[in-house]
Amino acid sequence: MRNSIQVKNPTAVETLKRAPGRPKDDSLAARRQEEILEVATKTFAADGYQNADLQEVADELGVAKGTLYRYFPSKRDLFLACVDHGRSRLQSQVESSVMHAEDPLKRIAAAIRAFFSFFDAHPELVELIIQERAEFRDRNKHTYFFQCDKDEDDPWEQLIAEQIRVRRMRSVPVKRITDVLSNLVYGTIFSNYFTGRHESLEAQTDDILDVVFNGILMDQNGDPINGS
Amino acid sequence: MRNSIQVKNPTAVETLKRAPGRPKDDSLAARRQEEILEVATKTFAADGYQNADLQEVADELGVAKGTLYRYFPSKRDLFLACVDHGRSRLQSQVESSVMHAEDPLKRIAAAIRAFFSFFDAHPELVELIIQERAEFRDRNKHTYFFQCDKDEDDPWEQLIAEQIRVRRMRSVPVKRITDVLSNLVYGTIFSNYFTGRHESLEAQTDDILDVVFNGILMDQNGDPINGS
Amino acid sequence: MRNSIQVKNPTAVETLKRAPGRPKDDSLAARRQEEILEVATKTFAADGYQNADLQEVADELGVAKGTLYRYFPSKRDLFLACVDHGRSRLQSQVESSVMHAEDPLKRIAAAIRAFFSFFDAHPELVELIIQERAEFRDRNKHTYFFQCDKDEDDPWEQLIAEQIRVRRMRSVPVKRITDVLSNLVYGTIFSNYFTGRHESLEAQTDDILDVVFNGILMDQNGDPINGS
Amino acid sequence: MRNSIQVKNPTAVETLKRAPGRPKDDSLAARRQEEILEVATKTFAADGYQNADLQEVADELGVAKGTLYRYFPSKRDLFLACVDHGRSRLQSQVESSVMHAEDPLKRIAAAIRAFFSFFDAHPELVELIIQERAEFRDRNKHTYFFQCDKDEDDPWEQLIAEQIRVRRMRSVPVKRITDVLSNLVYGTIFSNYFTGRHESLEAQTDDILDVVFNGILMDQNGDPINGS
DNA sequence: CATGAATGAGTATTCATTCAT
DNA sequence: TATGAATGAATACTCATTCAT
Repeated sequence: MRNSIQVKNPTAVETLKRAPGRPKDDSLAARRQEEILEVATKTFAADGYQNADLQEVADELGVAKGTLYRYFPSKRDLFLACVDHGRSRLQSQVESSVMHAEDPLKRIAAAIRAFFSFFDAHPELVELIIQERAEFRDRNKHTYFFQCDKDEDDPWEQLIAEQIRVRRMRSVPVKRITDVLSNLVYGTIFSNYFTGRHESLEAQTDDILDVVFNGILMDQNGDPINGS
Repeated sequence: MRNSIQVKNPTAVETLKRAPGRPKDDSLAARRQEEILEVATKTFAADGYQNADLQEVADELGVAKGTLYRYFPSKRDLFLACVDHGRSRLQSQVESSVMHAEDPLKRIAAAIRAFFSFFDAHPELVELIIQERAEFRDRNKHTYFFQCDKDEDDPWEQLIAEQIRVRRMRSVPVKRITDVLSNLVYGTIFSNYFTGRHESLEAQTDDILDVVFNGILMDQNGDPINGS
Repeated sequence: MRNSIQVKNPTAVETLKRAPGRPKDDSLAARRQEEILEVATKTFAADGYQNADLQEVADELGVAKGTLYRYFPSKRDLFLACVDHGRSRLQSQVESSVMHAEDPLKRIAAAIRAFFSFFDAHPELVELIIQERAEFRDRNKHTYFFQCDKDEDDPWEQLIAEQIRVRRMRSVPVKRITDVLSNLVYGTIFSNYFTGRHESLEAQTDDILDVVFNGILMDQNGDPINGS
Repeated sequence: MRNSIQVKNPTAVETLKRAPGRPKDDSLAARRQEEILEVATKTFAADGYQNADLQEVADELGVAKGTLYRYFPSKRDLFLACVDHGRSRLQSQVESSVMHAEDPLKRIAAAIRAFFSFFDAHPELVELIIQERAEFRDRNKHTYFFQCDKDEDDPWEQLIAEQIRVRRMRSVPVKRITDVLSNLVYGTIFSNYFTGRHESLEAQTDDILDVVFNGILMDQNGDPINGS
């Protein structure tokens, strides 16, 4: 724990009454940490968690292996920091993209598009997520999309409930919709990687939305479809 | 080559003029192989590929580690045999379930249901598939569902094309439909496991089909929905 | 020990009053043993003692690995039997070649020639001898040439002593001559193999004899040559 | 590459503006490497290549096994480094001993004596050479004595050719002489070890030279001796 | 702080040998 | 007697982690 470095941005006040002697250059430490995460992410994605050699990371960074341990107390911690780092970048990218859309349906579209766009730009994160699940099964599970941990005030659920109320969406249990959307987005990303395709994910946004919004059956169809 | 086991059951007649020495007991070999796959699958799913120790498998089976190597030349081979074994069982279960349905839409429903049902019964296979991707990225990629390698004569695509022709489905590119279905099914399975939920997958079949068949928007909606 | 097979040729008398039941086919056993030695020699020479796999020997022979253990109680024993087998064949070949020469100097020449000729025909034996020394340093040492264990009645020493007596050879300590001859012959064989040359050894016989018999200095030279 | 140790001794000036962190102690590394070679040579000679356990070497040195791998990337490499190390020490000892002799015949004598003297002092090297041949048959073959790779400018051949020209040596093909000398020296060394004798080799120098220089036959003998 | 030398637990794989059939 | 299935001891090598400098 002694080894973990706190990222602390000195506020204006702190800057004024600085301690005597050479001040801790926290921003340097923060920059280092960021650099390490970046290189480690690449390495973990390329080699997998178990096969990744921290020496490789150190070499690429031009530092000694011991240095890594000053910033992250263990390989495991470094790896998990990489995943979390990627995850939070993803989250903020999605969130910011949603802001620009007013129309609720367009918000959904924007979110999916942003999601795909992020993974197009950062395919390593898919690898990290797979590796995370493969090695650390028991880590507290994350949902990445259309699902928040606290069920009640999930903004996506609220958005969809509202659309149903205004009769823009069919009266379907809200959870069913968020689940399908979330699973479909995930499935698309993983399928894309599992099958080795490297097409743009973003390009598939419209296709997905077309199906989910409109269904695949003709409108007049009133038969009960499902049921074995 | 020395490790490959020949399957040859001596008939009664052959038994009469047997060769000198202990005869090969091929059924024993086949049984052993099956037993090993079963236990190894459990172990790999529980510990992950890298952490799994073949000694554990041997101990559980009550045999020596060397014995495993008589049947599978390496840890890697044993693992991949486990995955392939699971995969083929999945495939045959899905295929047989589809046979019982006449109506095309019900065939789709049956397939999805069988798929989910299999993973409900054999959650280890999800683990193995993840492990396979995590450790052996470069293995020839498998599609498990709604996608065959040869595009032309894919029966699922034919089935859907036919439904469009008879105006039971909207005129949407066939590939778009199979992709969405496939990705949705996958995503559901993985999400279920990634998030640690252990609800029945099979129970979600109807929900998924409701959304995919009917869409989530009200019918009268003619607005262009998507587009950033 | 129970496993070692005695080679026993039934004499005429034994043949007459044979035991009841199927007689032991000792010649079969002897033949097997010979076959095994032959194949094992090749394998040991090709792979080295440690790397040689008895399975390889068994496969080549078309028998099971366990069968080898009926003829030789261990890998070590099998190997040493191979060396001894080769050694005795060498010895008898040399001995028989010497018989044909009358003149003492020609006997020496014949022996060397036979020695070289044998190793030309059976280079594996060089390998075995090296392997024997490498793995079983402590085995009772063998001399192969121009040196018998019992110093007194060594026929080669007697032959040379006689040549000195009749003033055909210079008056040099007999041991010096046998040592030089023996070491030279050995050195030639090993050098040939250590340097990877595969020229005929036999062809070098005359060159060697020329030097040893006549020396390399001009006759008139009376200077003391050696001494540091 | 990570394991290779750079030999760089910081000069006094460089020491003043030293880089941050623990400086590389190159002389330590060189010393370690030398120590390892020394102990490993003893171990390999005592146990043979295959039976030698690097743990034994590490224990003797009081270091961990992993440390050995910092200096030599594999058991094989360590072994071959031992052989090469011994070989080069031999070579330089022979070369320096030759320098002190003026007379060509005395140069030959000095070389042989130095050769023998070295192996008297370092019998392990004989073992290593045998082990090298037994385990790494295909390594580029070395000649140790009286034979250089490039035939033309071999100084020994030149020396002998000169002696023939000045009629100090008989007119015999030069190669015949170098071969006989080389093989005799080798054979003496190996015989000595193969037969388990541990007499001084050096003491045999004069005997050998007497035979090779003067031959064993009486001078007046003009008969053709050899021929089958 | 940074370094890099040292550590040593951990593990897949081989193959001589045994023995029930 | 021959077989071949089973055994399990033996071992080189890796790399996360520590810590003296």
